Amino acid sequence: MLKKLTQEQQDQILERAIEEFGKNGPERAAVSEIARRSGVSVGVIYKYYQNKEELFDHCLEHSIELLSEVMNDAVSGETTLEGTFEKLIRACITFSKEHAPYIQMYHAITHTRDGARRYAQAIEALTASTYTRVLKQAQQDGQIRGDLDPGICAMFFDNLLMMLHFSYGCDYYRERMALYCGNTDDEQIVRQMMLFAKGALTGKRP
Amino acid sequence: MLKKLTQEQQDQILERAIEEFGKNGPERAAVSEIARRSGVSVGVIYKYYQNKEELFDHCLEHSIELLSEVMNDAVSGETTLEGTFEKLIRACITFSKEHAPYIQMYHAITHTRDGARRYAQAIEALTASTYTRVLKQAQQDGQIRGDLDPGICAMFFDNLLMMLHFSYGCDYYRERMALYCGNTDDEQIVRQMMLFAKGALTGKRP
Amino acid sequence: MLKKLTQEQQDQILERAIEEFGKNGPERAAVSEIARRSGVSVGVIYKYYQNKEELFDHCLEHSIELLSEVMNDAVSGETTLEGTFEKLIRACITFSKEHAPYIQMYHAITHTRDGARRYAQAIEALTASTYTRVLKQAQQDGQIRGDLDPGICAMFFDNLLMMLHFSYGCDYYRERMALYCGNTDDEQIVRQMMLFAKGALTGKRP
Amino acid sequence: MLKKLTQEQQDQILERAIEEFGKNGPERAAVSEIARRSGVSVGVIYKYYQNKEELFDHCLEHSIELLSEVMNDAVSGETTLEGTFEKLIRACITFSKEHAPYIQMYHAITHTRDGARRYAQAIEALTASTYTRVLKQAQQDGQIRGDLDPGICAMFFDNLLMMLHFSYGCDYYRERMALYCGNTDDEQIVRQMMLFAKGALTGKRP
DNA sequence: AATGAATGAGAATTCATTCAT
DNA sequence: TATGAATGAATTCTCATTCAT
Repeated sequence: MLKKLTQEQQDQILERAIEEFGKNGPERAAVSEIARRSGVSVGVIYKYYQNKEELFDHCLEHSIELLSEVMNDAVSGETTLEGTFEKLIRACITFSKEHAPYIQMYHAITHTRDGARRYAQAIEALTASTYTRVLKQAQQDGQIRGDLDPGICAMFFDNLLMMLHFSYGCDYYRERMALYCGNTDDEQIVRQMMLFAKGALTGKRP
Repeated sequence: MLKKLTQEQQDQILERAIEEFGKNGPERAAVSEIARRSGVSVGVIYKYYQNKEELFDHCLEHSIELLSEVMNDAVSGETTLEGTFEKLIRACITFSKEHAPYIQMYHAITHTRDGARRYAQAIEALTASTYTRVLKQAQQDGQIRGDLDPGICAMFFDNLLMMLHFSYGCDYYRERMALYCGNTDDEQIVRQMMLFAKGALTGKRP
Repeated sequence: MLKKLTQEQQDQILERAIEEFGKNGPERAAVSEIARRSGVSVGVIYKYYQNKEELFDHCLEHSIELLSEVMNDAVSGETTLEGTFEKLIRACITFSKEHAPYIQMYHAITHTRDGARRYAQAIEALTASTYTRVLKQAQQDGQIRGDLDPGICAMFFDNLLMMLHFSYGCDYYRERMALYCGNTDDEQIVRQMMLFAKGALTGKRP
Repeated sequence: MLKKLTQEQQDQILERAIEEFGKNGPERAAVSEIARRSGVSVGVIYKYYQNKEELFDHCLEHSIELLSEVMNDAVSGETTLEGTFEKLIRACITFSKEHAPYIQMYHAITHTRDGARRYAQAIEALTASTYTRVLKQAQQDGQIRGDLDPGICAMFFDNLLMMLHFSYGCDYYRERMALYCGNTDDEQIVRQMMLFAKGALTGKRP
């Protein structure tokens, strides 16, 4: 029997596919190119995936899963709101810098017809409820002022995180960030975002 | 004598192209479909534009131009920070609901190879400097607390606006918004965003 | 406007396609080969036909239409049974020699999944009822003996004609015929088939 | 010790292959499917056969061999022409109903490039000479009228049998038969064919 | 000797772009 | 100048065949 693709090779395919999809979008991405760069034949990709769309979906799942895992880790274990914020923001930056193609994939969802984004939506739902829950609790604890709607503000906060992801993971947004803050170092971004978010939610200066 | 395409016809092409690009993305969008819907021939589109990319670029320019015009109008004329915020937020929602394809175009920039986004970047630069200037001024006037970096916070604020655009203009983000706030009415969104932004920037409750 | 395909070119496509389909069967037949041999581009074939199957169907229709036309002409206008037989047999031989690919197409129907053969079946139904009617009439007129079932015998007769088509139109059957009668001239075949059929149906020698 | 494929397994392969080829035609038939259904690996099929074509050829050989055996049995041992006819016709119907895929294989010969049909032709040659001999003898015995050419008429008779095979073994021809005689029972077909053939050859009613 | 996963040539189909009218 | 049919390069996907185990 011809040796089955090693786990490493399978990972290669996934990794290269994410790069290709991230770079060119799901349409322009060429399966043959993914195969070439993974060092496998076109055929074997079609053994593992029904078609290009299924490969794309799997890349998406993988990207989002990893991303949400990282973000979840940041939420769990920390009890102060401030600590949670900081960990989320740092996780966001670190992940996006290390896994830019993953973020690009994530960003690509929007242009994708229904099927693919269902999964993404499932994860978003999780994030949404987590953030909302955290804010609701914080509001009850008096850490957040009472005139805010926890759901809506959770979204605003997530919006900020999402754009932070894009700003570190996608070329366009990275250049856009440069317009605003030149080559400010990341630590400064973290600090400012902390101030911004805390001010927004508490209505108080630190 | 055969006459040139009327201005109206040219506008038609642009408008239909934006719809098509917004709906199907730059790859899947079909020039022949744009021609059909504009009531002109494919050939004439290639008289006006070198190729599909150039047409896409032009659509992009147009979208962003209109968008930035609307956003600029919101900024100018108002002197209080609060008033400016409110006008920006309202402009954002109104425009995105009325011109979803424009927003989708804008969102598509990220996946676009260099050429196309230069123009977008030029506009962003304008926005960036405007917002930064406004915040800097507000800080000097004591309307914004001193520990914030006007540039970075202008970006955060613009991030919030950008995501608001997407949330009203792009399917994926619209559904995402629903996860956070169900079918909250727009007025409530405006109010909450005002609270959020003001708290963030002033460190004070209204 | 680039010149539309002339009728001649369209006929070319049909003719070459019938050859290709007849030679290689619907599966192996290559659209690119048909295009090359017709002197047109692949794309234009897909302008005129949705896909290879539709082209095949059209070839089939065309083949069978022409064939049934020729066979119909032979039936009509002649009143004696004998005369009708002779004309049918001669038409059969002439057509198959001149339009071998058409016969090969016809033969290919059997291997074709449903869609394509519906049309063929419609024509067969016509032939079946025509032959049956002729035999029934002949039986009433006493030209055919009473113990025969007109329907079944019409089929036997049509079977003989069909095999005659194949024997002249398809390589395999042509070689098979040679096994039986070497290079007997066609006139002799006609005469013998007349004797055979008349004997079968009348139970009398001429 | 690894053992060679048992005879039973080899027969399985042949049987399943005939089914697959009969069902889908030589092109669409998938070697992997044949392997799966035979309970062997793809590789082993290629140990026994150079390629798909060779497997197809072997199936063809096998089909035709079995068919011709059955038909031969019908000819031998019977002395009256009438008895021979009846046995042939009955054998034809029985075999085709029981071994439809074999008949479909047989029918597929025509679309097959040279190599495959050589063997079929060898068998046909045998049949041709047998039938011709029988008819010649019958003619000398005065059972068949003198104005018939035994070779040509043997072919006509074989044509009738061949079409009978197809009518019972191949979908298209089965439906075609229904157009002519609805759901006439087989016994009636046998009787009519006897009348038809005898009339044809003897020029007399029974 | 048997396995069955990997290979990669080949075929159908699409659609941006051209250019004769 | 506008037209829109023709072009053909490019891409996805299949499956006969190979060959390491």
